[in-house]
Amino acid sequence: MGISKTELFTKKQNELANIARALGHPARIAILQHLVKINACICNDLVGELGLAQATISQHLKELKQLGLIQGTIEGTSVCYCIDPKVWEKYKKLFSEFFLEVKQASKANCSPDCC
Amino acid sequence: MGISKTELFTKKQNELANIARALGHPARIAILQHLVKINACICNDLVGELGLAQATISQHLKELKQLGLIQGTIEGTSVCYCIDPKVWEKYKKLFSEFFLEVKQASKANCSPDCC
DNA sequence: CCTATTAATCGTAATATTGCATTGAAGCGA
DNA sequence: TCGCTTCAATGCAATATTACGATTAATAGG
Repeated sequence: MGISKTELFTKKQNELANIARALGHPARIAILQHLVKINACICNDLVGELGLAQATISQHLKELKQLGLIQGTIEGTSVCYCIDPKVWEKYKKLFSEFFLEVKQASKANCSPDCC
Repeated sequence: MGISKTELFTKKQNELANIARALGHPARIAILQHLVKINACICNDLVGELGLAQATISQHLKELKQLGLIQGTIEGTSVCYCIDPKVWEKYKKLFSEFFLEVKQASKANCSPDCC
């Protein structure tokens, strides 16, 4: 029904999914990459850079801000957006852990010619 | 308009976003974790495990399969799903690279008290 | 052949997301 | 003060996602 049954899953699973969902849009990936490159940036920069409308980019920025990944500090008429390194590091670790869970676990309980 | 303007972004940005979007649902995180734990699994296991309907889980599995993250081989009346370690490793690397882009870049071109 | 089991698919409803035009608010310069 | 710039907030339309019941297809076992 378009609504995720978050109550079925652990807090960590939901957290991971939330981060992944936030990264799950090329515009937000591009915004983060641009922020990293410049290490400081105002919204209007991005409008020229990405080719999306200002309102759209503002919305993407809002989502990233809600996640805590970026901070926005008011700077006169403009807003300076930066990546929050602490949160970035935390999420990086979360994903690393998730991806590391795999290793090369043994063949396990399925048939020999499976996979 | 509910449709992403993928043509504005690089192939790599879209690829990253696609992977992230696929991981952007707690059920799919849970499915992957369960697959890792068991290292092989059939859909019906997951129905009991997750508390979602069979149709819903089948749909989530389909998305993960489209991404290449998991393989499904027919096994009599059931299907055996496994993680594809090669693809998993590839995506792990992609994300690591993305997260590593940050480092501790210098303060850059914004005001001294920004961020 | 009949039936049970298993998973994929279809159809549908509810809700979320994306993108934008427009409006609103706040600071800056003339 | 009057615009002008910059970004946020709102509201809309188009589309995507999530979830599930019902159906279908395939296979195993009798």
